[in-house]
Amino acid sequence: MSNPNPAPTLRDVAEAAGVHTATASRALNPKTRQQISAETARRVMRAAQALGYQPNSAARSLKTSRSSTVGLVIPDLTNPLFPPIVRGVESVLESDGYNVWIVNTDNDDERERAQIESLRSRQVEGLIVATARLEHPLLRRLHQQGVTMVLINRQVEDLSIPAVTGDDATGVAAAVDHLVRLGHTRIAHLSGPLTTSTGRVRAQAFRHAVRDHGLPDDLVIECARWSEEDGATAMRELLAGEAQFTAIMAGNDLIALGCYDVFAERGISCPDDVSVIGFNDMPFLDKLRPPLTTVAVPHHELGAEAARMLLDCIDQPARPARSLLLPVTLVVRGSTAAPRS
Amino acid sequence: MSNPNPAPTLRDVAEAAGVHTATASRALNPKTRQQISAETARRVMRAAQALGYQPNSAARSLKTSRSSTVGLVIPDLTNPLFPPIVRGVESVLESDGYNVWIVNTDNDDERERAQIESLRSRQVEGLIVATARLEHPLLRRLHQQGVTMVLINRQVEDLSIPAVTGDDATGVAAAVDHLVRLGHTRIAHLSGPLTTSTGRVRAQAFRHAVRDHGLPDDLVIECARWSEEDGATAMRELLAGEAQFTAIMAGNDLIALGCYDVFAERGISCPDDVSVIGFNDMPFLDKLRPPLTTVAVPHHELGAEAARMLLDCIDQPARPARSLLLPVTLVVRGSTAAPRS
DNA sequence: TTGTATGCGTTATCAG
DNA sequence: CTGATAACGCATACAA
Repeated sequence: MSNPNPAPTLRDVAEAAGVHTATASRALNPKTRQQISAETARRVMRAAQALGYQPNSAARSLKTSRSSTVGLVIPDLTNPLFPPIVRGVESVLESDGYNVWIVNTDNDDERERAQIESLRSRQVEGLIVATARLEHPLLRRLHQQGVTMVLINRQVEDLSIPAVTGDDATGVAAAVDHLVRLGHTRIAHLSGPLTTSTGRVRAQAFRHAVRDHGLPDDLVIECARWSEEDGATAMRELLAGEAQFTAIMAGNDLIALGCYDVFAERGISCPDDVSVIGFNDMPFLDKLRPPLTTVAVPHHELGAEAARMLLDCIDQPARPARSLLLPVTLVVRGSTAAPRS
Repeated sequence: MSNPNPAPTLRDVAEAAGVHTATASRALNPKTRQQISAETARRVMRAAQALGYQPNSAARSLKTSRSSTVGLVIPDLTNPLFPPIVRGVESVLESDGYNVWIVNTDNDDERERAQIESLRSRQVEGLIVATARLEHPLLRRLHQQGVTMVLINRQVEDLSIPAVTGDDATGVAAAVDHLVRLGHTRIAHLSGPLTTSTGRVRAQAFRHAVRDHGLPDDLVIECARWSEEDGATAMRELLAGEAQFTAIMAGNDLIALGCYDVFAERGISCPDDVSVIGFNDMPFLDKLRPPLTTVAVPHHELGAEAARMLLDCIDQPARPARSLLLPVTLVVRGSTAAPRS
């Protein structure tokens, strides 16, 4: 901020209270306040109040080599899936005295590197990372360097880094069951990028689920990104192919919305001609035309659990990595129905 | 982060390169690099690279009393209106060497106070604030204390603080014109909270616009918050009243969605029975049933302009406050049609 | 209970 | 061009 009146320092407070800086420091810190007389403490605190004193956290963090800050690395804040995660993380960490620094990588490797570097230079005490890919040299390197870190929503290949995710496999199985029960026998999957754990796990779960029902598992198309646009592209590709199908399991809600776009474009009616299921249950899906059947992931909970796990990791650095899987639930709406024929 | 191998300091780099810390510092800082020989600079930079040196920004900021950080204060990140603003802000500030610290106030005064306090203790060089209310003692006090600050989306009462907002009045006028041209003569307004400038400006613009068309301006109900739930409450209240109406100008898209909820509840058909217009053009409105007619606000631009304005304010602290109004555009979709009768 | 002294890692100001 | 030195604001070990 600017400085017509430069910010008061601890020294100003101490002078105003007629004590030494060390005493003032102790008076202002709840953990050391007991060491000094109640009377002095009161005087110091009053002086601090009067001057509008704000401790300089750079100085504090330099001295204590603690920042009371953790970094939260998000691929794209405009994807409605992430804000609830942010809130969940904040709800736990802030009540524990931490501040959360959110950075947006825009799904760009170089930005991610720069942002994480910036967080590290600010001595964050840990990282919650939502940008993991199965192969992720940067995260692997940081982890080896001993950076305290918890993954959220997505994992790396070998589960060597602690992570909190939704139980995608069960969610996909429930979705496929629902379609099969409606009578569908030709189900396609428009998967997310198979470079991400969510993409791969959901695609594998899809194959297993349809096979378990004795159905063909070859109708899988991979989207390059988790976006409406790429969902539409995949949908067009599916339509261009020979294969018949009456239902689509989309890798996530955005991909499902891409399907909606193509339906509108081609005059396909959902759910009359084709049923669709999304994944995540992002906001406002109940108001779509038709309302989208999807798998609800408890994103706020995911964030809160990741934050708790990070706190544990900070407290016990030697703690072995674990993966926490949170239950998901199928939400049936209007985009699924029995096949026409 | 944890420290199996404590982070290398400038001193480590200097030793590895066989120079003094001061020299190493100059070599690593692009602005002072010219002061030293190319050969030495190269040696230092190589050493830094090899050690994985990250400057400790707490130490730097303590010494320089600059943080290269600005704070961004958001009322609620899960409102889809804000992520694009965040991106716009980041796009400008990050290319200018600043980092952006986003905080969420949850529309809670106490949280806002605590969050801003925390930002200040981190010596942020300026604030971009999206939580303004017309009466806002906290912001007013900060401004008087000389805190560099730009408001976004909303203003305070007397425009004494620089601000970037959408041209709400023109947007509302265009929306009302559209309804009148369709033949509506009884138009209601479900306004946002009149404690916010957006709520009040839109409500005033609504009254002016309908009066300009010779229509009654008394059908205005205020929502307590900018939410779907409060929109629904206001809609029920409107229906419970005596007044006839065939169209609704909602204070924003969320309030309009609340109307949709009540329509579903009461079997009212939109746009056959009632037309609705929202405000903001948040994502996915085109996929609602029916697609929502709304006023598009260029949120990314708003963020970018606010960031530019903040940079100007940081450079020239004496600069008088100005308000920048960005143009908005009516987006006609399926929620508006000619009245039935 | 309070005061004194020191150093966190960096950069700015001097000398050389 | 480079090195020595001091200081940013705070917290803490130690002394009183």
